[in-house]
Amino acid sequence: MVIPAPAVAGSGGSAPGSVGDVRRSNLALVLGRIAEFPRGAHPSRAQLAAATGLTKASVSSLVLDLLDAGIIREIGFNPQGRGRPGVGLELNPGRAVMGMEINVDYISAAVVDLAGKVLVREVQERDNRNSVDGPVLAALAVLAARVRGAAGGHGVEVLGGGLAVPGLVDPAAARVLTAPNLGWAGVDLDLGALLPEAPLGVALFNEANAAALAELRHRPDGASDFLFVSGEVGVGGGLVIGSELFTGPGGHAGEVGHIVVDPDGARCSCGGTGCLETVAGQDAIFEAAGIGPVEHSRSAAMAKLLQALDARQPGALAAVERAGRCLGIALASTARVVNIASVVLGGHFAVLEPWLRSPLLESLQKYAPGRYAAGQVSVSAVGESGALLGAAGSVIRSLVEAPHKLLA
Amino acid sequence: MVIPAPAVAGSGGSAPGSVGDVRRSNLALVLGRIAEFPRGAHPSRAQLAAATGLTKASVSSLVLDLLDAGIIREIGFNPQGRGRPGVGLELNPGRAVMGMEINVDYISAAVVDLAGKVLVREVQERDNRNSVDGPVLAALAVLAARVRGAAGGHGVEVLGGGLAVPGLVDPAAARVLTAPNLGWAGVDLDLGALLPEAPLGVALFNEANAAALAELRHRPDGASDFLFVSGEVGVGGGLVIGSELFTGPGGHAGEVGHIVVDPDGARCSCGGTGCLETVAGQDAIFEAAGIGPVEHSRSAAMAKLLQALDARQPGALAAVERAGRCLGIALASTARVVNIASVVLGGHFAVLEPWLRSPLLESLQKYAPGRYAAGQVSVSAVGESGALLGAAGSVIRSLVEAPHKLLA
DNA sequence: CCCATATAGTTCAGGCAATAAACTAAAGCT
DNA sequence: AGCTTTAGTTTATTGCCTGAACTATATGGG
Repeated sequence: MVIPAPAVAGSGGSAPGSVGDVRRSNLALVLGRIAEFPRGAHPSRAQLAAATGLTKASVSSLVLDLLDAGIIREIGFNPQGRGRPGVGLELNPGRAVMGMEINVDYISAAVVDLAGKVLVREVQERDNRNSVDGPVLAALAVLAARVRGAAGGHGVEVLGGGLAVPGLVDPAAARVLTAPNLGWAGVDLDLGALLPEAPLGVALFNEANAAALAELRHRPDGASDFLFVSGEVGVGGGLVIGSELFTGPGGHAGEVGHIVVDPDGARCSCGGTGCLETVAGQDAIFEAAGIGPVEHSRSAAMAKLLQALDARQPGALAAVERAGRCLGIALASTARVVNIASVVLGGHFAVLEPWLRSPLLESLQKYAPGRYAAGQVSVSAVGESGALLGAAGSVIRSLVEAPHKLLA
Repeated sequence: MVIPAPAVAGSGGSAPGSVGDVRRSNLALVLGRIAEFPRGAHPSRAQLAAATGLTKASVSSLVLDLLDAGIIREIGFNPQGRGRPGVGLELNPGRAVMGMEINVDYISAAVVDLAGKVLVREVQERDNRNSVDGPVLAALAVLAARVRGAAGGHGVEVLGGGLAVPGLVDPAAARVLTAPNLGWAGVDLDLGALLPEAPLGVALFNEANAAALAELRHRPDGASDFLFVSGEVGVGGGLVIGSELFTGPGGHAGEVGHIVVDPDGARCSCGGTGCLETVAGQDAIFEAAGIGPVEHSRSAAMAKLLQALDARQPGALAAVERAGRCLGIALASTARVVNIASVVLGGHFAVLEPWLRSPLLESLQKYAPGRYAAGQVSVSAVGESGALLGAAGSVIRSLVEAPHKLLA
């Protein structure tokens, strides 16, 4: 017998099987064009028809469904010179999603409307090192409820949420496989409790991946292919290819922190040897620079490092320079494996960029000449809140790609 | 104004815009199920309906179109125990495609029917080092015409072809960007001349990528995610993810030969430093093993190396062991970047596998513990003709994925 | 002020493709 | 022979898109 399979997987809406799928696909197509319209400008039905190739009649009908579902709304007029002015359409700012983050030193939550505007945001310091998941999630649930309440005051409805965690995750199972810096391993999260009654639920993300998605949305150059390198205690990465997160067959691609940059190097927490993280991770740099644990506070240590760099202390300079060189080696190899030519530096790599940049570029030139143009090594445009914004943005995006889930 | 775009890109048939696209998609769905059926067994319309989730009526109609186009045919009966027996369906073996290859020491061509059976095959020795493309293509055109004639004698029609070349290619432009071992750079190929009158034309492939696709088709374990490492003069690679070739944004992903495995290593032909190829490429191994150029023949040099290994010559053993260790480093990094956990060794790595295996596994254990199970390092199932078969198979596959191109 | 022109958006008939259910076809079993 | 079971076809229905006609609403010239 044949292995039975559903006609049309709801998986990605990519394989139409019946006529109804055409509708789903076109709803997403139209909504996608509305969503990607530049801020401030609002497309009319006629413009959407031209942009999508659908007829005006089809677009009108599709738009009607989206209006009924409250996903978009009409806003103002759109004079085209002569003739009847079009009616502008935009994502409904009365609907929103929540981004949440658990990190080593804090938890945070923010409400972002469908247009991408941050309405409320709160960061709460909390030491989550070697923590147990239950209490952390409970604290986050309280924070989320408060932030949600504040958003409700704005008259905004929260449809769903995304949670970013610094570790390897299995999004489908809502499971954190390993988050060494939290001390978590194999932890199943009760995400539903974070945002009860939100129709779209809560999705789970790796922190670097979420930050990469935030970069995708906020890059001034509009790049659609790049590697986001997240420098935290560990070194993570998010690989964006064709405006999509590339996660690989197992779901954990882009782990540049564990590329081998020194075959004779130190043992890594991952069990490997000579990984980039052993040279360019925060703790590794602090140690090489001779900066001891500053009252367990990494931000204090980072301040001290910056001071040392400003004072041109040889040890600190050498540590950062070595990190830059090794980052270059890792990026050279990455360029070959996934053929990417653009890098965005995040986390402490963004902070240290003035000192990292030149050894990094030299290293790229030495190990992968011609692969990265100089302008293709840039600094994060979203900064610290990247993971938070990315988690929220990703939920918005999944809504834009599957609007039928919200139709009556 | 809005950037105009076609309603439904013909690009991948993945985004339906109108009802007609549903038909295209379902034609491909049904044909795909027929094509992936195990050899010898032929699905009936009813089985296809069950497998695809479409109704029997729809499948009947779709099958009729495919029969009319000559893409499939009915073959024999398919008793299901009780009840009316089904009519078996298979890809029409009266239609075929041609695989072609240009390599350093030879050119070759083969006709493969849609069912994947090699009908005619011819390899012609030819020294293509530092060659000019024109004469090589002319010789290949003659060879292709002869092979095609022989296939015609079998009563088989050739629909299209694929050409594999050892170098970086731009398939869309039919352009070889660089093929160092042929001495080609920036060469535009007149592929149409190779197979005049073939309705599907001729597609261009990188050799390692084509071989990877052949592996995908012929793997006994049916793996859908692996890295194929092609050991030739250079070290190439083909990355198969989700049963698709992953080419990256620029189209040249999987170049494992230029992963940095020794930051203090030798200069590479690519301009980089310490690339895998400088340690594990054929010439690099020969040189390290103390085997001089044997009358310019690499097969002779390889024979000599195998002799030396059998005789346990320390120099030869050390050279191969180092290649294995460094290959392990490269694969460890690849595992992190694209999260792949399975490797297929091709080219000289397949030949040297008995000596490579243990240093390779040790190296993987050292640099990426837990990433590759021991059984996940295997040897090519298709051997030397991989690129040839892969190029042909890839054309078959593109036909299976877009059968509407052959409908009346 | 009015009418020509231009553009936006809606209405309506037509066509295509899938579905569901009834129907015909062809086997095995008793 | 007749019942049961499975394969495949026929027919009526539904959903969605298309194209063309139609309505709505603006600008601008006489």
